[in-house]
Amino acid sequence: MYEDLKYWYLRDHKLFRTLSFAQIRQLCIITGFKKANKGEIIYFSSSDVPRIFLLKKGNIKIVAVDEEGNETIKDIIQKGDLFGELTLENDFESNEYAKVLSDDVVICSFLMSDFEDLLLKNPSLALSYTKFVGLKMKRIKNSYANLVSKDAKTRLYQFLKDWAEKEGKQEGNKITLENYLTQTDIAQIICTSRQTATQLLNEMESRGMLLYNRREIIITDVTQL
Amino acid sequence: MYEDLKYWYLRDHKLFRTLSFAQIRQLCIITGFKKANKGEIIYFSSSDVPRIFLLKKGNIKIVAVDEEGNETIKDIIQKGDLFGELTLENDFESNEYAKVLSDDVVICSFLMSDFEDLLLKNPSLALSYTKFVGLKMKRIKNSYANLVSKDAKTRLYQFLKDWAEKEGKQEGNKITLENYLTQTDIAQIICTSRQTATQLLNEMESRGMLLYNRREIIITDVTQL
DNA sequence: ATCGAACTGTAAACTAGCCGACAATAAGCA
DNA sequence: TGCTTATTGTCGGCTAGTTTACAGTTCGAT
Repeated sequence: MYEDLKYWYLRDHKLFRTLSFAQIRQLCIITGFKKANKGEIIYFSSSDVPRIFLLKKGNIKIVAVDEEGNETIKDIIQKGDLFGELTLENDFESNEYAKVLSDDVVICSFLMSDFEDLLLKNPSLALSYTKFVGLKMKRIKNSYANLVSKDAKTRLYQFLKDWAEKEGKQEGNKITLENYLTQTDIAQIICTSRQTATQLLNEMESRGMLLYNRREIIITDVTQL
Repeated sequence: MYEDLKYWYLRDHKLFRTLSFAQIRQLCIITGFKKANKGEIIYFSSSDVPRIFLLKKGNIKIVAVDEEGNETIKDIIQKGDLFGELTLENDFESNEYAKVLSDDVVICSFLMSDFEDLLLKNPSLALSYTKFVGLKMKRIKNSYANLVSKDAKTRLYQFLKDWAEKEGKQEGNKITLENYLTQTDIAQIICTSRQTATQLLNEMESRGMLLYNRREIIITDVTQL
């Protein structure tokens, strides 16, 4: 089951490897670069021309706002990830924005239409991209299944395990994570209330499974998750 | 299987509309054809060569079984839908099978590798396919958001509305649905217990919003959902 | 027609986790 | 440095929904 996880995280870097230097350059001419700092909010507004974004540096979260003004975290985007309208369909009514989590980020973007042209000219890239989107779907499906059948504690454990696997610095069974999320963020990701998340984290800390603070999370023994 | 039959099967699928007559004829990628009856279970086993399936007639549900033997409904597949490894990645250890819901179904299939070749030769098809998968992803995301923020009643209403929209025969505000699902199925789809689903359905019936029986569901006034 | 299996109906006990409220820290910043 | 704001900690009360348990109903099959 968890074998799947491993290759999800190989995500998009692979995507452009099939391209030649020249091709990438061609794509890059189209791109816009943008720098932003912690806390900043970036709208990839629907009024604009549809774009696809690539996060070069840092971490951001994608937040959706529903009719009642409730905010939900849709995704955490990391260095090297693509985001935006990956389905290549214009989504008019999505109320999403990105919020910068790390100290500074660098984002570049290209026009969806240009990307489509590129895919049409590079069948093998098109295929890789198709698989990439498929992978993304599988990931969503999985967290869905997780949410449906497991309780909050299990979801938190799973989330920490995934996170550790993705970004943790491992020394033996001890794993250190740079913590750019608040407990509220974590709660939203695992779909529970902030209070419950806090409670669970403290419970873990008092059991010696964890060391939590605003800068880092140290998981003393991954195998316990 | 006869060539012209294959041709027709592909031709009337949305996905292949971008292709010309001649192109479709060349493909001939359909390699399997299968009929099945109600209640039958179809394994699209991982031990076999990976395939993509196309449901030509009827309804089936995709069921996943986890380690503890719990069954969850992953998807309801309807006439014209593709299913199987749409991500174009082999998923070895997924414990999924399909169960036939309607009286009889017709399924045809093609090899994933053949389909990949086809995509490589037809970038525009690859693009459509990506959008197609993207659409599927968007639907999943939607039901996900629905599950997270809404209570069981709202989820049931939403489910009925979606179902009505997809398959209902409408007369004014009255909508008739052919009911090939049990209450247990419905409960699983909206992620609640069977009892809760039963209760909610009965409540709706007693309020005159609904007429439920094993063969059909009549929604007396859609606007109330 | 009868039997058994699958489906539907109902109710009581129980519980995970939400919500509101408020206190205690920590972090940013003037 | 002190002030303000964001984040974390904690506690009951509350409720939607689960679980267990059993009874009634429908349907297909022999």
